[in-house]
Amino acid sequence: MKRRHATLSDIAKALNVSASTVSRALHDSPLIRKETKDSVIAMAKALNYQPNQQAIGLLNKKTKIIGVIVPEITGYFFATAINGLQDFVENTGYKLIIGQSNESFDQEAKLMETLSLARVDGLIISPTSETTSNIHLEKFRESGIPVVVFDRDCPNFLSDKVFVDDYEGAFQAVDYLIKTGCRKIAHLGGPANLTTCRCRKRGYLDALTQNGITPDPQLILEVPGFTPDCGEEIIRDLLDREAIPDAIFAVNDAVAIGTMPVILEKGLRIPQDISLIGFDDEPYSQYFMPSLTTVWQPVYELGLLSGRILMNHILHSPEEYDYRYELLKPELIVRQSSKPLV
Amino acid sequence: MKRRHATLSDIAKALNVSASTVSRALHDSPLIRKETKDSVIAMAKALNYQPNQQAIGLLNKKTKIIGVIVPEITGYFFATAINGLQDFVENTGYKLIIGQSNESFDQEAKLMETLSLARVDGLIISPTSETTSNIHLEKFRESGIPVVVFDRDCPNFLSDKVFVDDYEGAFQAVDYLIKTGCRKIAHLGGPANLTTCRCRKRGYLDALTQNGITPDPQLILEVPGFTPDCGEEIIRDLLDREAIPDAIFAVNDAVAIGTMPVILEKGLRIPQDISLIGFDDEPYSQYFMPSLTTVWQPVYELGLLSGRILMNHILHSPEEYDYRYELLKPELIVRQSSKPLV
DNA sequence: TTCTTCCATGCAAACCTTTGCATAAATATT
DNA sequence: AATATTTATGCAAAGGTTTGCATGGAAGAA
Repeated sequence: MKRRHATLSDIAKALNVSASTVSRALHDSPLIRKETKDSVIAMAKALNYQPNQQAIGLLNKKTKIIGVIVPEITGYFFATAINGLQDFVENTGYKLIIGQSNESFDQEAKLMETLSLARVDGLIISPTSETTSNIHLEKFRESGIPVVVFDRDCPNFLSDKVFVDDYEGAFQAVDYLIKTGCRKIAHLGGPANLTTCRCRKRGYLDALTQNGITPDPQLILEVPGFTPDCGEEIIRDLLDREAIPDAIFAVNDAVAIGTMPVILEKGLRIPQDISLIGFDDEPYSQYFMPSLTTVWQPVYELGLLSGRILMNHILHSPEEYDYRYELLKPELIVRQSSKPLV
Repeated sequence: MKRRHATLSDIAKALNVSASTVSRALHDSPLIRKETKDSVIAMAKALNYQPNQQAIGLLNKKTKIIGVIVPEITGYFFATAINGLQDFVENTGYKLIIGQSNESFDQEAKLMETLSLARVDGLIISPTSETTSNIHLEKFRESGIPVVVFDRDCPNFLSDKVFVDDYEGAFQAVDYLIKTGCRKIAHLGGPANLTTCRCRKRGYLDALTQNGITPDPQLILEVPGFTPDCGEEIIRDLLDREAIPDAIFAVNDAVAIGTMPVILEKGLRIPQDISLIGFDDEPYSQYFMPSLTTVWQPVYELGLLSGRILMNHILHSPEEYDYRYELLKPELIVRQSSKPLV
């Protein structure tokens, strides 16, 4: 039961006017007589007319599509950021095409190729942990397509950028641990190629030194990924040593949670023997026993703001554009996996 | 530094041939001489030619875009389904536009309007818990756009459908509880408007009766949503009664996990006093203490298969089409929140 | 040589919308 | 009454691609 979509000239023929008149009438042009407008609008409704976006796009070289590339979509973090983005975009008439790079540079490059072919009007991207080159991004910018980089930075690439202040979050967390009496604080850091992980590590180090504690290289570890498995594996190593830490600051909640069963299994208590702090405030983190102390990030806002900034750039792209740099503030959420302040 | 994208006629002019020749050459038409082809291909590469999808789409009335509507995107379930879908679509040249209805019928209808305007070539949808009418879906089908309904059914709507066998999963879970000695099994069911929830409840009831246990209406509750909060709230009610159950079968993992702190807080042990089973096998479920027994669903495959079926319908749409109905098999994952078999 | 056949290419229409310019009719001005 | 102005509409081009049909030339056949 396929039937053609109604077009402008369908309406035109039905009313014995020209397509241009119909077009103008539907755009409420002052050139058109009131009665003509009314009959056109009525007929458009009757025929269930929907303007053909492809034809319009062809004419003004716009697709009203925004491309989004994230490392993965199934995790809480990026899913929530996309959520914010969606909510922002919803009423703008723009649509989102989402791709996930699976932390692979090749996939990322391929996705950008696809999005370029689809002629997206703008791109919002959080690069993979493998991404060290900006050539693919530069290509985008050269063709005049606005890009917003969010959460993870692409150093040396010039564009709008929206991040969370990871340094600050990490600093607060570790500072809190020290204030509750911890001294041998281990850090389970993430892939060092990611700016987020480097910032968190810097926050960790600075919190230590500013409190007069010399960082112990033995206690600074790196997990290869962001899953509980990674935490589980690395904590076994750590706890097999002679001197065990009295606190752990993990790169994210998932890694922290992976360590919990192992710690408890060894007969150690959380937080009495080992305090534990994560990062992200994932929905389940408060339901663990003990509930997980963590650093909350304004992820939804991260997505929303990225969308707003991109849209602004798309709509009022002036020749001289000042790239924006936004740093959102995280917040320490104290729960039961860390000791209370004295 | 905006510069126009190269077009067919740019290549044509550069080589002193016509645009049609260029088009045919790039499509490797047998009508074109080998040398001509070679020079065209070389020039296309030199000018970084990318065919304009909008122009092509305008001509053959295709957008190569698939619309996806899910109730929410931040949860593990739908995010993973979308993941499977993405992976399938990736190499087909099709793109995905994803919208979330937030369990609101109005938002769902509005999204469908947007997708219809965007002229998507097909739609994959999991309806909201509010959706009781199919008018918006029928409109889609009438304009000849293939639709695949997945996970949650829209009864009386004729289309391809891909589901998980919720009945079977629930039956297995409850049957297992009975076999491990539980008799007073409570069910924390989800919104009864959803087919998935109704199927799980039926599985629960049938498992009871087939094992000679008369269902106790007192033990059959309904949560308003799918979050841990909902579980937390309802379990307080349940445990305040005189006769407490010896097992709980929750509509999903999130609800089950919400009950855990409350149960333990009351001094009850899991599974010795109360066995607990969820549904979904969310990534964190195995990291709780005790780890959660649950019903795993082939979610990734659900998305993948939905994509495959839709694509098949789009590409070889015959006049007489037999709608497909697929039922994927879930699997009980026994962990520590339920007693072992004797 | 002349006619046929085939090969390689070009022309133009179609897809649908928007918009500058032209035109026709109606009204206002002198 | 004749000209100037306004008002409402139509024409045609442009945007980039595909494709049926026409055309030009060259090679083959008679």
